[in-house]
Amino acid sequence: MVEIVTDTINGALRALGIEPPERIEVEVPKDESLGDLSTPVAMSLAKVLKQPPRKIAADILSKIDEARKNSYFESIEIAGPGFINFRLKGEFISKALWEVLSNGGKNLRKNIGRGARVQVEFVSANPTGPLHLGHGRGAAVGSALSNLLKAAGFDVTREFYINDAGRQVALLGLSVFARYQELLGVECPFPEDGYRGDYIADIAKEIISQAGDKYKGAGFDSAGEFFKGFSRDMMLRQIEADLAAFGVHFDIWQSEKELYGRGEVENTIQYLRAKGHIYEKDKALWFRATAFGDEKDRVIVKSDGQYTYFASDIAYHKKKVDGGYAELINLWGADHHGYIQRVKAAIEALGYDRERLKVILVQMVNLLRGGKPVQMSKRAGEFVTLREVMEEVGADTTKFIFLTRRSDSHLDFDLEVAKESSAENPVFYVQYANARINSIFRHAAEKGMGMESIGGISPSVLGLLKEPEEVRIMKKLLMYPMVFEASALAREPHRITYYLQEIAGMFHPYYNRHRIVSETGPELTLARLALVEAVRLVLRDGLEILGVTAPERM
RNA sequence: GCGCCUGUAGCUCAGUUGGAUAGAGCAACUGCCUUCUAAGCAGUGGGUCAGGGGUUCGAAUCCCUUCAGGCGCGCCA
Repeated sequence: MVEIVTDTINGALRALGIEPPERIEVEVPKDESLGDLSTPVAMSLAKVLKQPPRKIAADILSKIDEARKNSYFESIEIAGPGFINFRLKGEFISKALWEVLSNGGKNLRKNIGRGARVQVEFVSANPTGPLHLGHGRGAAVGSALSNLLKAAGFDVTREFYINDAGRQVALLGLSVFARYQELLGVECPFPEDGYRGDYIADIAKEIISQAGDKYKGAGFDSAGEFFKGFSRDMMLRQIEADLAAFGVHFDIWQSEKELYGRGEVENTIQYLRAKGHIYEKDKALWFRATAFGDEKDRVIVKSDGQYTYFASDIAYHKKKVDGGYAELINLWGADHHGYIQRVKAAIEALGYDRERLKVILVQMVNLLRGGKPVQMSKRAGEFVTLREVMEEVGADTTKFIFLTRRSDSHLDFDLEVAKESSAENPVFYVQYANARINSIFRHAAEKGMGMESIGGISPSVLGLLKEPEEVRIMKKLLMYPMVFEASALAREPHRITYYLQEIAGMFHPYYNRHRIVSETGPELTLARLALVEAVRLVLRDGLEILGVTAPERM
């Protein structure tokens, strides 16, 4: 759809002897009385050509190919400061919609990735406790983004990085160990900053049921590895199950511990050392991050010989870039923003373009109940988990709320609003449109008009759709590929969410005002069935990308 | 103190990468179910785009600055 305008403009510019700019901006005018599509290209060129925008627009207009114009456009006009506005021809719209229907919506998605490999790393929660709502936001956005890029022709790998090598997992093991001894009646001091949630005792009970009192009274020195490993595995299984319940899946679960085990951390350090990016100071090993734009140099091996978290993170990112991905996307909690520069510095030091890594910050979620903040304390083990929220308000609603915001905007998540207003919730509005269309088809089938009859429809039948609502919906549907493409290019799935609300917002009034299945006009019925089928195709396509279900009935 | 994010209608948020007269949902008020699903529809009101400067044909969008909120600035993870 957009190409028709850009091609037209490009052709006219060449006829004028002007080299077309790399990108011709095409937009939908705010006021539909101005036209269906518009380009400000004449104004953009005004600077370069040193001519008034309206004159350039007039020149372009005069060079537009007549045949081309006649087959696509009702009118092309210059308006305002120099916009060129296009109004699409009715027959062209019908034909374009017919094409969408004739291949079942396959051409709604544009292949912009062309198989390029992209890795999306998200959630990556420490396996030391259940997922909370903040993780849920990362999961919803990361998953939708992965779906979107895959739909746009990228070869996407979804990865979850497991921080299972450091102090946190050790602390998890120690916390479980203490609870285990306690449950068996052995006095054991609970670690100062240990994890206090009930899930710790659950893990301890599981160990008792599997291994009995085998470790009763044992020292952590000897039993520690078992407790750490068991706790980590059990925690990870729960995280995976929670994510699965949320409809989120990963291709790769990358263990940090494994990176150490395979010597990848040590190898990476040697590699950087050989390149001269490592030096020793105060008995510690430092990475010369300042050479690559970071604020200060960073320690990777502490003076006591312990690796820092950053050391394994460099190794992890080396593994990623060596893996041949054209783009690495990391979704991080916004509290990690200070980390971006040093990781990018590391990538550059490893000999890669730092721009290969794109970090998407996901802002904190403020959990409210009835307008009041829900107190959460990880120390005391009091927090609302993702699973609890899913059970209370539903996975679809939870996801949709996350996906109607830009990921970098702060977000208030009010449990009461999400739950109590469920009837007024935007997600239902969109799903309901789909359910209603299904209902229409059930009704049509009873009247002997099934999906089959749409299959053999001819473009001219769609020409019967003359109501203003119908024309608006057709045009909106044809804009879907443009929204899809922009959304994928910007790596912003929330644009799809808004589009779906808009299309649903056009369908419901139409449904209310016009009867789809009518006794009087079989031809018109067929045309209208085809129209709502196209709406359904687009709704389902969008919902599938968002990872939100499209129920048959509601 | 320095850095990052945010500030748009009473509330929650969009705003097509700088375009035309700034939008949606919720909340409020008034109507509409013997009809393909009322989780819907029709109608009504609501703005100093936090404030101030600048860049240009044109700014909610880019730059500077002030204010407000959040987050980060360890040989922690």
